[in-house]
Amino acid sequence: MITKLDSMLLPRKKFIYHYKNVRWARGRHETYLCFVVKRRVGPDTLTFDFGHLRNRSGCHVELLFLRYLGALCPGLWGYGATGEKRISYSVTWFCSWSPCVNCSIQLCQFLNKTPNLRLRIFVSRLYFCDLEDSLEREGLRMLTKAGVRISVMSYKDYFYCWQKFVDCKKSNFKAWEELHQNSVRLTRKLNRILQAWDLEDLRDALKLLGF
DNA sequence: ATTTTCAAT
Repeated sequence: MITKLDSMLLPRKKFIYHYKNVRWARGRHETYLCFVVKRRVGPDTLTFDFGHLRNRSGCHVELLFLRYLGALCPGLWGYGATGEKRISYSVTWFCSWSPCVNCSIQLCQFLNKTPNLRLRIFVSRLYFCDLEDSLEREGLRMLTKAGVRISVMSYKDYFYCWQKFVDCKKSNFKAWEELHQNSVRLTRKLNRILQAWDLEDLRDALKLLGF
């Protein structure tokens, strides 16, 4: 089943509809995740697999991805008893929404147990991040602390996804209006979220400086 | 000016 998913390319309309970084993304009751799995061999990385997933019946797409990860990354967990060496992987994913707080927590826990997996996340839009004290914001900070680099997708990322994951029939990616402005706005917003001082950290820093 | 968000029906 997973191989079928992998070999399928996203229809153009679907990609545009779900990845459009518009301010008010009305009615998109689905989330898509395009991924590239790379195997790390010494200093080199080799593309191992790629494809896309969609959320299913009450399961957010990030957790669905974790479910498939064992199949996508053979040897990720190694065979401790026989002393077999674990294989290192790098995963980059491009998701139409940023993760909810629950997914962020589960991802952090998963990555903690899997130091030989590196994760890089690109998102098209920020999910429930409007309120200053939203848990989703905190989740993104947690992921960053867990070593995950999170970025908002820019033109070059959409362009890359179009070539890699979309059934584009060699047609060039055409940016929608405001792609750039929206990407810049969301990047600023994400930076503000990730740079937010933790109150405890701030107290520690002030104490250290003698205040 | 205001609008939405990994549905539920």
